Amino acid sequence: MQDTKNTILDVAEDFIRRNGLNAVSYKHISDVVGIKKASIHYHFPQKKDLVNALLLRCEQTYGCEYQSIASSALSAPEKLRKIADVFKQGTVAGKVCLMGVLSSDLTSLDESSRLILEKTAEGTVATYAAIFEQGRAEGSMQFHGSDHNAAYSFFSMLIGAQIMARVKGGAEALQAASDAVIDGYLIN
Amino acid sequence: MQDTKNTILDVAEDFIRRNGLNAVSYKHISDVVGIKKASIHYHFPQKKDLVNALLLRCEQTYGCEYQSIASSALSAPEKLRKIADVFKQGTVAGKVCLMGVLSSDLTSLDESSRLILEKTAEGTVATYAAIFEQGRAEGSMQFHGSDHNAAYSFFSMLIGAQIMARVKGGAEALQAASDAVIDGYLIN
DNA sequence: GTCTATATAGAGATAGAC
DNA sequence: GTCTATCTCTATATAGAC
Repeated sequence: MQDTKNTILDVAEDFIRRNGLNAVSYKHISDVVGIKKASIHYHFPQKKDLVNALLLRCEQTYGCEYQSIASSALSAPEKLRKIADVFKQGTVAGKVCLMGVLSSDLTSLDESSRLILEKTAEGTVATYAAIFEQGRAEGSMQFHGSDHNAAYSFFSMLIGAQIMARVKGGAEALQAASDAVIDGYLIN
Repeated sequence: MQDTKNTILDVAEDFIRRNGLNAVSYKHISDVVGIKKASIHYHFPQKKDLVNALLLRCEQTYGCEYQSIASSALSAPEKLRKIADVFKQGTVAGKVCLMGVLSSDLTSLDESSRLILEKTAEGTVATYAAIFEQGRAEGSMQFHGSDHNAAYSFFSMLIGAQIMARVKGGAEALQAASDAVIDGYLIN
């Protein structure tokens, strides 16, 4: 992929994760990239094309990162802490995860974007669920209900905490909240 | 307060909780209310005035509802389930709680709105924390860390679940996730 | 691939008549 | 308190020159 195209995606992701989809325009992006907004339209004719590219790239990037964590030799609680740390880094930078922001602006999304978002969310919960399954199997964690429900609530907590942390508490609050949750899973 | 002013707030709250602040305009609201957008400006000169009125009204409404739950004779887990049910009702209606949507659009808010939002979030967490404290005191609940951190993570989970539920899982997923979390607190 | 220029639509907001 | 009319700005998007 071209360098400009990647730069556009970088800048767009940063803006959108900070401000939300509807607060970001092609003008904002092009000003930072250093080109004219018409040039953005050359790479991404419509805004939904940009959003879809962002979602797919994010699925790649974070999907890989989560997979890498999930397939490591760590214990399940350690894996959860690594995931929480990814969210914490976002919060430190004043950003919300792309899935979180775009889900908040769900009704503004094109149907195609919604489908990608749904698939990505599904995959993320599945990856988390595998970690909860591991925790139960290796005897390091206990929790009520299914792996899936535990994963869903953990994921929800991180997204909600990322959103609320900017209002009150900051990254420390997110860290404290996720630590409290993970500690609650521990058996020893 | 006048009837029109309240109707404007009702419609605005509905729109904003469904679509996010930046996706809602005075035109959208006035069309549903049945007046012209200039008339909205009479009641709320600037958008921030509308947002602040919404936040204060919501703090009243839900603040009272939470206080009512908190000061009831129920056990702590039962109180948490009642709170989760309030969020579930929002999800059933396709809405996110006002604090959640506005926090997502945080950087678009006026400084005055941010302050109200911060105060409201603080109060909400404090109300929840008192329930966790009760749970520990009455011996119905166990959890790691402080009341505050447990409350913060519970609140975050509900907001995140409300956002994610629209993408995947719906109200049943929110219900299942919050049940799993609350069940994890139970001692018996 | 990037530019200038433009079309079109919608936003927030104000002035002044009724 | 609501209206019409208007201002100004910005949004998405396209056409066509370079």
